[in-house]
Amino acid sequence: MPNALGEFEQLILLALVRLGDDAYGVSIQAEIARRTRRDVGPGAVYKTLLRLEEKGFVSSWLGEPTRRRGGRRKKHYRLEPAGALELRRSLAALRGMTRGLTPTLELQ
Amino acid sequence: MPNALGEFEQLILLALVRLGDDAYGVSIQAEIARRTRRDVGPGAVYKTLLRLEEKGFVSSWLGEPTRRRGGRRKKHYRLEPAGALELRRSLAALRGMTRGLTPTLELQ
DNA sequence: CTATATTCCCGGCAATGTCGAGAAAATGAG
DNA sequence: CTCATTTTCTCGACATTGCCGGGAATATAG
Repeated sequence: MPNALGEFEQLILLALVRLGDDAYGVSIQAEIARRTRRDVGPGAVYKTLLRLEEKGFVSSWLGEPTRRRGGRRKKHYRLEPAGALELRRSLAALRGMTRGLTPTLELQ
Repeated sequence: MPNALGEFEQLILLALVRLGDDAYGVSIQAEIARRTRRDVGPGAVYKTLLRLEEKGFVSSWLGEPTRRRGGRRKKHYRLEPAGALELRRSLAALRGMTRGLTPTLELQ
């Protein structure tokens, strides 16, 4: 009975929307940290991406090596239609609960 | 290291804001079910309220018996300042992640 | 080849989410 | 008063999600 998306899962999926083709572990972690002022460990990000992928909400592919100093190849992530649907549902639910509240609370 | 509010916890706290003095187990459950179209069991609601109370985000008091047919006395819940703060933080984070996205995704 | 930088994987525990069975009041009927 | 019925709440148990820390993999520079 997997009913709804968790909060961190929401953030991850939103990061995918924002980052488009540039979405990979590190950039996702940075985007969330920057925009939510919450420090996120890499492990949390990868683990969550893995679970989202198992559910078919997200897909991934390996990028080519870049010219930067070091590093393993990037694993890029993309939001799948099923994931987009879940995300919309989840946000709609929150919107329903915040609609009409004071500006500080309402998700405007 | 309790970092953030879970998703269901958010919904509960928002229900408290909406319902004011009328907030008790059953009305909270109904409000969430109605506004999010997600069916929620009573157990989930009470359990979450209990945990929120332990963290000091919520307080409760027993109501007087009413004139309705049957029923145990209602346990009313109120959002405490600490809870309001957490809720605002949590929603601000989401707002930061959705800002500027398409209307379907943005929490407007 | 070695050093270093960048990225990713994963085990394991903590916190949250959910369900189901059932106990506790409260009132009305007989 | 006693019993049946209604409404509300409690609690145990387990599934899912969240998170950290340690470390492995892979790339380039020197």
